[in-house]
Amino acid sequence: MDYQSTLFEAPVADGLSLAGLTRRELGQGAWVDVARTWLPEADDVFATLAREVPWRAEKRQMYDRLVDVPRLVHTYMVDEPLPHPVLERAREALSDHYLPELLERFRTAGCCYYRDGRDSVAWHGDTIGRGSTHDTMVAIVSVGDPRRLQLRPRGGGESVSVEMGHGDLLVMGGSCQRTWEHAVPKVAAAGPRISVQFRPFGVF
DNA sequence: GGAATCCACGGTGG
DNA sequence: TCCACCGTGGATTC
Repeated sequence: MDYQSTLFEAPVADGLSLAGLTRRELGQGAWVDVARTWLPEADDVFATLAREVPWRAEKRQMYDRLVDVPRLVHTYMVDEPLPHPVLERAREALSDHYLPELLERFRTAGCCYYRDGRDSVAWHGDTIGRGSTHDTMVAIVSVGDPRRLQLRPRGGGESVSVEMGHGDLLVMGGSCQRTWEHAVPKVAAAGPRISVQFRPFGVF
């Protein structure tokens, strides 16, 4: 059975500098980078996102009924302007650091609004279509109440839990989306949290 | 006893 | 065609 191991605390980063990152190798070529309180103006970013993103409540057919997706979502497509200048700066800083090749940038920004502890995402990997062997990178900025992001190897194994707090940055890279899956489980008590996931292209 | 985790369910889309 | 995907709720485990 799984037991929880907790990621060691990464040092606090100097706003938008990626010098203070802590990398955790997960195995099988997967890794996770964490920088605590990385995003400047996190309070303002949260307030702006909550207010200005055109949040969409989706429904999903699950077996015999139509069910609410337990979070609000919106995707900013390729090179669409983001609603807060700090997010534009974050996208540039992340692209420069992780995708130094001139032609590759973080382009899409998927936003999720977890209104309270009942909102969640089930286990999944962000693969590029079925059976893809292409590795993709996902950079996640979290604002608002802290929530746990859990990671576990596909096919079973010990799971890893990462706390995503206000202004924290988490980057999943290497084979992470292919060989591992992740989830944000429901919890008994939590306030609102918004995550912004930057990807090199538009896949959700 | 409460919280976390596991499991089974089946329509959909790539 | 076929199979991985995903939210819920009850059971089970911690």
